[in-house]
Amino acid sequence: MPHGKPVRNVRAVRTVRAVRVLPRSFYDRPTLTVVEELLGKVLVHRTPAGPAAGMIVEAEAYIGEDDPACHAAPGPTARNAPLYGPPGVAYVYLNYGIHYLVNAVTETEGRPAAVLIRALQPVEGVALMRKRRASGGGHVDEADLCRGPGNLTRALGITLAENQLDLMASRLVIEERGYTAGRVAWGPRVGIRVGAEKPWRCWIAGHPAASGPRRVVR
DNA sequence: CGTTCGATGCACT
DNA sequence: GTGCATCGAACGT
Repeated sequence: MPHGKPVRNVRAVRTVRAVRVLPRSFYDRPTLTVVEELLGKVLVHRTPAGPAAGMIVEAEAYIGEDDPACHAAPGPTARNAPLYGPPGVAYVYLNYGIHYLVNAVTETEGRPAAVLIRALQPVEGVALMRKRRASGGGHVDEADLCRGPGNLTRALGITLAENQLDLMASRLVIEERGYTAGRVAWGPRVGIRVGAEKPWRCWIAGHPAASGPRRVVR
């Protein structure tokens, strides 16, 4: 059984033992508040193969029809319907024909906005993640298992079947497990061609699983 | 460290 | 028909 290097330089510290699923009121707030507070929370996907979970270390905000990079920019369509629905619901879509990307819908119903989960620190189901990430026998270090939005959905087994699942009560949930994010860095969102000037990405400063350019705006 | 490029499916114009 | 909220490999500095 192969083993990667353990995740080092982890800034998040676990301070509380209680586990609770985040309530809908957590998501029913301004998206820039939600995106920062999601750092340190734990995304969990429970499947017949077993649970897999990771602490959120990087995320991005996509806010409203006026945000040209938000999928709601063209107005309501079949694909972006979850963005217009209630907060606390998963929005999953296929990107570049290859990768599934997972968001948490935010803000009051009717206001289309979401947080894209971009990177996790694995905390549960590492062997299962390795199995899902394995292709061609290549080894993946633990800190890289869920580094990047396409990588983390693959490691957790998230596909279109998880689109629109309720993050309060389904096999896909986000939990508070007592981790504290520590210092938070802000910078531009990754991989978009419009709306790139908005510094709406945040991550746990210095965390090895955070992806993308580390240029800090704030 | 950086840039470039192909793979691949589908929503939208 | 066009253009992606990506990834990993290849190659340059």
